[in-house]
Parts: sequence; C-alpha cells; structure tokens
Amino acid sequence: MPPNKEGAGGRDDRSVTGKLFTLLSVFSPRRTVLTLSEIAHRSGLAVTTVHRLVGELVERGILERDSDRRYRIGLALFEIAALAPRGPGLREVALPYMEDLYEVTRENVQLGVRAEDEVVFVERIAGRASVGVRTRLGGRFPMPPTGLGLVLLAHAPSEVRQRVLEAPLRRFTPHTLTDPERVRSVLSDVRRDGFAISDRQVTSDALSVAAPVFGGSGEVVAALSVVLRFGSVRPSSLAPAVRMAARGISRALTAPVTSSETTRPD
Amino acid sequence: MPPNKEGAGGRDDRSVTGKLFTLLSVFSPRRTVLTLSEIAHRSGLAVTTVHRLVGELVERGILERDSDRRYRIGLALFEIAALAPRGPGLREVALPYMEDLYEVTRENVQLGVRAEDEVVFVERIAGRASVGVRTRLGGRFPMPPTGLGLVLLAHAPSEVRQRVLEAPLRRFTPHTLTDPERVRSVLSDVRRDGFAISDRQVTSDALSVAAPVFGGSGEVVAALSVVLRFGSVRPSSLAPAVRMAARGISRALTAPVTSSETTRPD
DNA sequence: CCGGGTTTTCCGTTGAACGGAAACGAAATC
DNA sequence: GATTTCGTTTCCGTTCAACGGAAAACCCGG
Repeated sequence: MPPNKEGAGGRDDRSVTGKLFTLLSVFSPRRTVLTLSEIAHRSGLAVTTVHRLVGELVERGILERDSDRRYRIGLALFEIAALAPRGPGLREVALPYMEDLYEVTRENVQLGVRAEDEVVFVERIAGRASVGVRTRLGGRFPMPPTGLGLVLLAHAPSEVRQRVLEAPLRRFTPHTLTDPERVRSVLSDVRRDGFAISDRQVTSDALSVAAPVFGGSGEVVAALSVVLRFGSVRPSSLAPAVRMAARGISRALTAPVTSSETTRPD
Repeated sequence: MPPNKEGAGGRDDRSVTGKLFTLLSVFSPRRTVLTLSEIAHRSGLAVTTVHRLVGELVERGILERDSDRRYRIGLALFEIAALAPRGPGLREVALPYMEDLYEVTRENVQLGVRAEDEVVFVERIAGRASVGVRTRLGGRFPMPPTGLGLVLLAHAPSEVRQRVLEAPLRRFTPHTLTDPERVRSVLSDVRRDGFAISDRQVTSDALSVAAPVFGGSGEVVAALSVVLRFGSVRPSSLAPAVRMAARGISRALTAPVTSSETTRPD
C-alpha cells in the first residue's frame, strides 16, 4: 500500500506533527470512539506507530481511554481549544448579546466564523420552541446556502469568493441558489444592506437572517444569525435586531484593550 | 542548560508529541496570543525547533497567525475538541436540562467533570441577574471548595480523594473548610444525600448546590450545579430541582444506544 | 544609518521515530 | 474447552526526520 495519499486527514504524513494531526482527524461526529486498529486503519498509519503515538497522547490527556479500552478525544484538548480566540474566546464575549437576541426573538441564534471555504459554527442558542437546526458546535457547512455563510462570504477575500463560486453549488432544497451569478448578486446586496437573508436554502421550512461582526480593524471576523420557521415572521423585520446584536458584539470585541492581551514580564 | 525539567507544560520533551504538547500548553487564558520567541522561551524549546513545529501547526490550522504575525490557538483544534465526549459531547446532551434548570431558578447553572484532581468547567449558563462567577469554560479549579467538586470528589476513586485531602486545602474565604477530616465527613454526606452544598467556600457572597450525573454503568461522569447569592434562597430547597436536572441528563446519557456509536463498515 | 530584537534559512549530525515480526490477550465460534 | 479471529502490546535493527547552532534576513525605533 502506498504510504499515505489516502487516509483521512492532511496531506503530508512524513512529520510526526502530520501523523498526529491525521490521527486525530480520524475522529468525527459519527465516530467519536475508536479502537487502536480502527485509528490505524483509517489514518493509514502503521499499527505500531499509532500504538506509540496514541500511548503518549493518552498520557497527556489529549486522548482518553475508558473501561472499554477504546479511544476518544480527551479533556486536555478541550482545555487548550478553549483558548482559541475565534472559538470559545469569541463565544465568551458574544454570548450575552446572543442571549438578548434570543430573549427578544425566541428563535435559534447562531454564531459562526469562516474557516477556509466553509462556515464553522462556534455557538448556538436553541430554544425548545424554535425550528430544528442540524448544526453541531464545531461543525462545518458550505457558505452559500446559510445566512452566516452569505455574510462571511460577502466579506471574504475575493480569492475565497472566487474558489467557492467556481465550485459547483450544492443543492439542498428546490429553493437553493445554484447559479454563481445569482449568488454573486446576493452577496453584493449583503454588502450593501449590512445583513443577509437565506430563504429556505438548506431546508424547506427554515430561513435565516444574518449580520456581520467586525473586529478591531474593520474586517468581518464572524457572523451572527437567527434561524426561523418559514412563514412565521417577515424576515426583514428581524434584520435590525440581528444587526444590533452583531454590532454589540463588534463593539465588545474592539473595546477591551485589556492587559491580558499585553505581554508582561514573568 | 538541562534539556527540559522546567519549561511550561509536561514532563518529557524528548518526543515530538511531548514538544508539541508543551508548546501548546504555553498558551493560557492570560496569554492567548504569543510571538514565536515567546513560545520558544516559555516552552524551553529551541527557537529553531519551535519555528518549524509552529509552521506545521499553522499549515494545519491548529495555530493561527493574524496580520500581527503572532500566534494563537486555531479553529482546527476547536473542531477536533468539539468531539470530546466529556467536553462538548456531554454539553450537547446536558444543555436542554441546564436550560430548564436555569428557567426555573434564574441562577448560574454549571456543568463540570473531573480531570485528574481538579474540576474542569464544561458549560455554564449565566443569567444577567445572577451572581458573578469567575469560571471560565475549559478552566480548572480545585475540587474541595466547589459544589461541583464536592460531588465529583465524593464519587472519585479513593486514591484521588486521598491525594486531594493530603495536599493542603487552599483557603479562599473565612468559611473555606481546610480540615481534611471535616471535608471527609462532608463528602460522605454528599454520597448519602445525593447532593452537595458548598457554602461560601470560594467567595463570601455565593454558594452552590450540586448533584451527580451518572453514566451508563452507574459511575459518576459529571456534576451539575446552581450557584446562588448567599442569603437569597434556602439552598436545600433547590436540591430537588438540581437533582432532577442531573437525573435527566443521566437518563439522556444512558438511553441513546444510537447507531453512531456503533462501528459500521466504510 | 545604526543596533536591538525577532524571524527565517541553511545544513551536518544523530538519536528518535519507524514498522515488520511475533508474542500476547480477549472474545466470538464451533 | 478447543479453535479461530481480531485487537493489542513488546521487541529490536534500520534509517531518515527532527534537531539546533550559526548566520543571514528582516523589522523596527532611535
């Protein structure tokens, strides 16, 4: 068998770092608990190698083993990831505003950022009453069909937009826009209006209203959205509320020139 | 200089895995954004080595670099960590019950698990109105003075209890229990009663009521708590509600023998 | 233009990582 | 309870990726 080329994760398995990464990438929402040989098989790495690496990872709490002796992602990883500025860091400052927005709308409120050419969901507040959304924290989704994605894509560097619109646009419902030119025009509306509406692009019963969150130097660092059942409210009537919340977050992000950002001597 | 021994993170830096881990461990709530040489310095690794490792990590999205060229924890790590069964995985199933508990009490609701000899906070719902709590998601805290910790410690393997109670018990307020024997007796009450009350152990204005969350085989896998302002409500009056919520989570954890747990052929 | 810091490239040396092989263990299957 | 199967772990000789010192490139602020 050729050394790598397939497997599950990244491209280059030569370095230990690469191996570790592909090894960890074998875990997925569908497979959060794996045996040693499953990991080996799916990562395309030698069992022996995986055995050694995985051993070390367990020692450090990056992976965990239960009584069933199988492996899962450990708390240590969670603890480190909690420091990601664009992940939990962002969530931390955004949450109060998201809660307000939720109180006012009683609908799903979502926060997302762009990772490469997709949206990654960073936080969600889901009311019992609200429409079911199939978003998982830390999960990815194509940008064009989601409200969050439209906002992020509208403000992404043009190469990104180029790549995304060149690739075939996946259809989820009869309403999904699949013509790049149509999307392009929507995106320019988004830039003009300061918010995006994605109407039944992912499921036929839901639509979302999204607005950009700005960072210190005016770039869009995230997007905030409300997902609602189709036909419940006139979507554009929610736009001001969503924009307000998003601006609140933007301000909160910009304001704090806290000393914690500053490097201090030991 | 002796090869390792000091530095910031783990014990053994010989292996690449170890280096990577210590390197990442250099990031902390206080220092989420670092320069190359800071990382090198604080991890005790050679600049060259850090340079190479960090380069690879950035390539894979584990670390990120902004326009300021400094390094921070990246989204890729967040995405992987989102799969941790004891982290976001647990949170996912617990959240609805936590929300119910919050609706009923309008107080801070917290979820935590044990990592080695400390509590790690996995989720928190904080109302505007509720007492300020100084807990950070993914943050650690000693067990004895917190409600969550008392529950976790009460049901931890006896070696853990031994270790924790042998070590000096840190005092936070005049009320903090520092006598191991007193704590031992509290712990046995916790086991008997099925809930714990931590009265002004961390701050003089707050106390918490906590209950255990059980996993499939009857072990305690997490703890749930409500933090309230001292003097507001009779704490024991909340115990039933907290226990109910915790049991709800336990049931939800046990019930789903979903096919996603099962390994299926490719 | 100079001098501190940091970041990056270069490259010869070496030991950590590698992985085949085989022993070991656990749990179905007969 | 004997046999097969599948997963895990130990062992060990080979080799190449990782290492890190040195020096160049870069980036300020003075």
